[in-house]
Amino acid sequence: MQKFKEEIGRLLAPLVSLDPEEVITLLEVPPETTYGDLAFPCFTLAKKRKKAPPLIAEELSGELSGRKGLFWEKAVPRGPYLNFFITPGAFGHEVLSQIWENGEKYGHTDLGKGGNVPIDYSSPNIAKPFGIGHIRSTVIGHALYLIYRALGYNSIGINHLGDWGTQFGKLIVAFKRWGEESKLEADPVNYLYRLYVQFHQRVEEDPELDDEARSWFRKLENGDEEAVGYWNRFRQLSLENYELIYNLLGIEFEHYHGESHYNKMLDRVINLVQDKDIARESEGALMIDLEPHGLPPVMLRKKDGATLYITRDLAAAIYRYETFNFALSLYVVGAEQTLHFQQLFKVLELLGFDWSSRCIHVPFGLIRFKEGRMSTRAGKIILLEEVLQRSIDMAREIIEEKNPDLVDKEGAAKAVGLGAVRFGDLSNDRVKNIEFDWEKVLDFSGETAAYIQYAHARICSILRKAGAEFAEWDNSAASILVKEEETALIKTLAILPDKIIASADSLRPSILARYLIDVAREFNRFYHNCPVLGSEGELKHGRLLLISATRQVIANGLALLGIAAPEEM
RNA sequence: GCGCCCGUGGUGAAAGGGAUAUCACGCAGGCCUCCGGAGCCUGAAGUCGGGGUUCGAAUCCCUGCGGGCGCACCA
Repeated sequence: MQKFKEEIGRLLAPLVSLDPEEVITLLEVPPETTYGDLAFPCFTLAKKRKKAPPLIAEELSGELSGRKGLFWEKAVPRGPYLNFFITPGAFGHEVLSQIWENGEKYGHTDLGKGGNVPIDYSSPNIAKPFGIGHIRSTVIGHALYLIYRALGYNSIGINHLGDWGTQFGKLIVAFKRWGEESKLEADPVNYLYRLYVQFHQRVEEDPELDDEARSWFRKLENGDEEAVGYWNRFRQLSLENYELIYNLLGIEFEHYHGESHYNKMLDRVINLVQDKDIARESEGALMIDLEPHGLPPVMLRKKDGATLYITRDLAAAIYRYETFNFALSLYVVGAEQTLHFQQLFKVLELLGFDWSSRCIHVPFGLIRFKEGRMSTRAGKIILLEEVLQRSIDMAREIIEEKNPDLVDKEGAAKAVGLGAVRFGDLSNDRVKNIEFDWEKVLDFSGETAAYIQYAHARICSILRKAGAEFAEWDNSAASILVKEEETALIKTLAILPDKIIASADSLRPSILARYLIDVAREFNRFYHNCPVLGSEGELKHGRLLLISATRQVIANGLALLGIAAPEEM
């Protein structure tokens, strides 16, 4: 597609007195393929030439009449646009050979030039179960991690564990009062969770529990041996539980730097703030007034001397800059924390760090129940493990029914089940809230990962039947695909690189996810209208090359979303 | 009270100032002696109300309504 654009850029530039690059950025894809394949809009020329855009389009096509290029065969004006039509054979050859040569790397580029991109994602709160609410950060963050990798950046996954804070005071109080050693041993995370919920129930009648919890947290910050002992134990038990989920999802982090990791740096942050003279004491607490910047004040230190979330986040941001000298620093965290990040980045700016503009909060909406929001404290929560397990079970059932002879049923069930959960979350990026609905999670038809995976499996099946005889490149076979369904599919395959870049630029994996739906849809159209194994000679070979390229694009795209592409399902 | 986000067919979503608003679920019909029917084809149905900016608005601005989130000792 890029070569096609470049050709038109060179062609049009002298006619419209613009640089070829300028022409290329103006080019659009028409809404209907029948209009053409690339459109040059004439609006911007209207003022310069003092003519109506449709007239300009008309004139340009007149100047081009009778000419054609390597990749385009005609230019037709339609309203204010000049539409170019590609030459199917030459274009097909170009696209298929690109995919053939680049294989797994098709779509990847080196735009990032190795720049570091720390990505703060997943980041569950220790001692709380891994709820469905965390899946969005985990899945979106991991996809961005993979996508930035594909663009030549050095993504660095950071699991910013919530392993510090008042909740540990609460847990210690709860465990000391009502805890039982044997139950903790048996099922640590769920038991800690029950204690946490219990604490919040009891605190209704006994508000003093809160004070007690705060005091235990202060002890923890002061290195009290008993408090640290509990903390270590709870943290370790929780981590072991998370590992199971990350293994299942195939996610690895470069760093497990939780909030506690920055404890040593908090004094330095406080000093920095005081040196810059942007903080003041208020009612015994240390505050920064952000009123002049239209934001509420932030508190760095409570009157009892304990620090807060934002203090540790400041330390973390500085640490990440000093360690990675990042090109970009991403925080994949829920939209409800938008204000927090505005404050965080503003304080960094006030501290004189010009890199604060390279820190970006990537927000996403809440997952809610029909009845209202989820709440860890109230015990209203769905466990991610349960969602994943049920999805895999459902996939297994369907496979049992549709493909009982499949050898690796378990592998396919995992691919499909996990893919469904991930894709459900990725395909509708939106900052909107999501209503949790079992039926939707467990639905494998329509715009789902299974739809894409199914297309992939079908292609693999055809390629297996075709055998080795067609597994070779052939220039003329790659150039003879001119049917409408073939050309449409080729054009779709051509834009994978653009979609990966757009996903990264806009921080929206959904762009890539939706694109893969398009690829699968175009493939299905082709499949139902163009027999592959039923064709003869060069046409058969050409179609095999086409489906092989399609398979590659689907596999590459799904890989960047963290979704498996099984050969059979 | 103040601030931020979101309102698109019955339902869930796409469209990042451009052409006739795209897709899925569901609904009504059709397609397997044929490469895997988790599929394909056809159909009905939609931009919350009111102002503006623009040659052009689902998109930008104002306003009303509806929903969500946040706002000093949680994270």
